[in-house]
Amino acid sequence: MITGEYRYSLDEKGRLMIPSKMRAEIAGNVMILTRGVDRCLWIFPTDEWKSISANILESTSLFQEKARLIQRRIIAPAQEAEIDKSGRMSIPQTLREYAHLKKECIVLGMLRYVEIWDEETYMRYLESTEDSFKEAAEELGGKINWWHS
Amino acid sequence: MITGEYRYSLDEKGRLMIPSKMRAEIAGNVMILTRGVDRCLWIFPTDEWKSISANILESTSLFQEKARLIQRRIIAPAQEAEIDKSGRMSIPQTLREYAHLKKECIVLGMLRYVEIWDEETYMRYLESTEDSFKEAAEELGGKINWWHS
DNA sequence: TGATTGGTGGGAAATAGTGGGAAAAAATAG
DNA sequence: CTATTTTTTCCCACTATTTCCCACCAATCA
Repeated sequence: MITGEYRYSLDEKGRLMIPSKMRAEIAGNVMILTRGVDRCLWIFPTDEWKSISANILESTSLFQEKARLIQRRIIAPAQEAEIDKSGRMSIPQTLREYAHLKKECIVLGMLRYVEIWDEETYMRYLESTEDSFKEAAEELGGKINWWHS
Repeated sequence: MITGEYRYSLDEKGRLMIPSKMRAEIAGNVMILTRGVDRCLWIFPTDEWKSISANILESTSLFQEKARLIQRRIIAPAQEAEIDKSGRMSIPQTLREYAHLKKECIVLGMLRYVEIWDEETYMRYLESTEDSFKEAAEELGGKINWWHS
């Protein structure tokens, strides 16, 4: 289970640190990097990626508009990325541009995968979703049993 | 049952004391630290956390807006934090920043989990919610039987 | 008052993270 | 096709941060 929120800066060579606590959770040093849903990048451990991409393929058809949307945005841009000996990953330019990565980045552990955000973009995201978050939390609070009885 | 309101100061290394009475209630010396909903941090015993995060993960999906809101704010920032031999926990920087922790902090026992507040922030919170607290109390008063007969 | 528990500070070792040089690979020009 | 430049990769050295540990103070209790 990968979690944690970290801030690192992209160096001049386009490399980004992956926090050691996350590295420790990942088998091997190769991961799959792709576009995420909200102007962020997603990084999956390879086995996680296999099951997710298979899942997406199964549940959608080539002849559906929506399926192609997802495939083109999530599946197609995916590429392998290696973590170097000092724990950094280099982020390909097209993906860097997509997520507007400049210097300061946020690395977010989402349990089964990792998200990379441009810091400013992330802050704006948090602000602009404050209200809907509170609603969602309130709603969720009613649905799940927070305290396993 | 963890309760109590304590004031401790963060030292220069970012460590915060966990009151011994709370420590006594906790199995092991590892806990989960994450963002809370109102500019405070939440600390859960690991088993509490497992059930909460599993619950959230189950009832939500990667491709749902609301799920991502909750995951990014509550699940993602979570990190394991160990209590050292003298009963302190070091608070990761991003979480310290989120809760505006400077020096003086308030540690609140909330029965099944613990909250950490910046003292000033907490005082302001109490003042600014005075009215809605009274309303809530009134409302609750109608619902429950305080003195179980 | 001496012993035990709760809390504070800080040194030193270990680990994590940063920058950048140099080799290798890839791209571009002649 | 070769020479030159640019980009990428690999690796090492340095710095910062975290962790571990111990010594000390303060309060409580016998």
